[in-house]
Amino acid sequence: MSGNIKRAKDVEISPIPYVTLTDRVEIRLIEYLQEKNFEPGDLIPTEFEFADALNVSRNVIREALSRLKMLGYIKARKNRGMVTSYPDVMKVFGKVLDPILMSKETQLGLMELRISLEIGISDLLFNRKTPKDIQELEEILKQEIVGPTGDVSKQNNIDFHSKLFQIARNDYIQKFHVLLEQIFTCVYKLLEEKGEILRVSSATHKVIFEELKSGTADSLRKAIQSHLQPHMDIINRERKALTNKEHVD
Amino acid sequence: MSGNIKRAKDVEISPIPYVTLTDRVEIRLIEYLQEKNFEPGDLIPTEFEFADALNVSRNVIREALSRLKMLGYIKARKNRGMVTSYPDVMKVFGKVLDPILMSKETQLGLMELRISLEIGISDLLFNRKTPKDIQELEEILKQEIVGPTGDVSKQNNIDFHSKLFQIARNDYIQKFHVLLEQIFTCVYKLLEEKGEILRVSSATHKVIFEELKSGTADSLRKAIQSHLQPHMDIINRERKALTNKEHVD
DNA sequence: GGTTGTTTATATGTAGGACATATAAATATA
DNA sequence: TATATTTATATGTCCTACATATAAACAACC
Repeated sequence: MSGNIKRAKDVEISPIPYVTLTDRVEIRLIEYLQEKNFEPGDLIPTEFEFADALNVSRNVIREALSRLKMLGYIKARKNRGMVTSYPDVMKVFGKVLDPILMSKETQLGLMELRISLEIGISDLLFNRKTPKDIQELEEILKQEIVGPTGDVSKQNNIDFHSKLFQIARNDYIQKFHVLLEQIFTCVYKLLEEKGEILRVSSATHKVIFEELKSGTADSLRKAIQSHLQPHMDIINRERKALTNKEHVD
Repeated sequence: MSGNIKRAKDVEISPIPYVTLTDRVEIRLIEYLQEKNFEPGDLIPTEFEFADALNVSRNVIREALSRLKMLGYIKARKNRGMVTSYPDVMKVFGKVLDPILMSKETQLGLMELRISLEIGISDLLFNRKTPKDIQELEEILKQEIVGPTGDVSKQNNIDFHSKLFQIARNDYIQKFHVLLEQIFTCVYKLLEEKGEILRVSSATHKVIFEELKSGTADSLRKAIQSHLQPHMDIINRERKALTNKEHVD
């Protein structure tokens, strides 16, 4: 045998990524949009003009434009030309934040992000709450069916936390939460199937509600943080399990 | 004149969006990937097979697949077929989080998100910091050139906060910060050109550093929150200005 | 036996042609 | 002034063709 002789097979060198013409045209088109300082609604050249200017086939142009359409940078109006547009950032986030089609590692990383975000918005919540918010949150609380260990249903949970995020009065934060919430639902479904039982924090929804209503921004934050701690524990455990698994491989 | 008679022109009804075949095929392909429970690296049918199965032209299939390639759900290996893949979520985020190509409203909303996130990770920072982190952060602090009002350069700012986010030990939070940071840079560049001067908080980088080093998770959070308050003030002011402008229009 | 060279089928990447059709603009009509 | 007709336009969709990198199968060689 070759023993300790280093064979060609052993060379660890990452392959040169094959960059298609479409990839390059996509980049070039984004640059073009940036350079031209378009306002939303401005007409851009036609497919034929782009194809001509870049000296590529209309197919390639269309594939690149199709990508930009998906990102929302342009909108095509059938038979009338294309116009620039501000993309719907959260819509694109939604396309790629599919819990089923992401790695476990990504799921856990994003769950941690969501928890951090919820802790971080406590100041916003406190500053922007209205009497109507308090009233609506109390209504949601009344709908809750609390089990013997203080647990509530998935729907109760989603309702409560969604309302919390809504009080922050920031569409981006709110929509981001909806997307990240899906990941929780997906991951916890799997854990439940394995017989996992989530520890319930003593900082219940009711405690959070009371702090939001008549506590301080600080006490609210502590309540939220404490409420989410069991989730954080599970994420930390799962992350550790993942890392160990990697080392075994 | 027609006076107060309601004319057809005045009817406010949003047009029915034209959905292309490519749009529908894209949705169908994502469903397909979800249904089939593919592992990353699994071979999927060829373009011809998809075109045949869905009874559409290869062009349409290719445009839809091109979008999925951009999202990272599939990878095409030239002449060898396509395989499934876990998308690089943050790479896609980067494509759509271009500060130049987003509305002012989106910029402000995302800036607020970033601030909330930075406040929210203080627990992570405190729990995950290492002596090496403290040392490196101190090194960054030493590089800072502090002006008479306590202001530091953009680069000093980026270095410090990037290191902070790095201590959270979460790639997704960290990369997200890099993307959102760009928006700050872009917005502040515009404000500066208008002669705007940012109020500097008494909670300087040094204060944050000291709290991280020898304070508590709570005192650290307060320092970060206080440090970011001037930014929050500006965002609130700009948001209000935007809303007023809308009402005028 | 293991390496090297040859052949072949395969699937993506790219080009180019064709046509349907919705729309806007121009024109004509009532 | 409102409606009807015509025309040029640009996107959406389909089709054909071919270059070429790769894998697999096979042959040749030391």
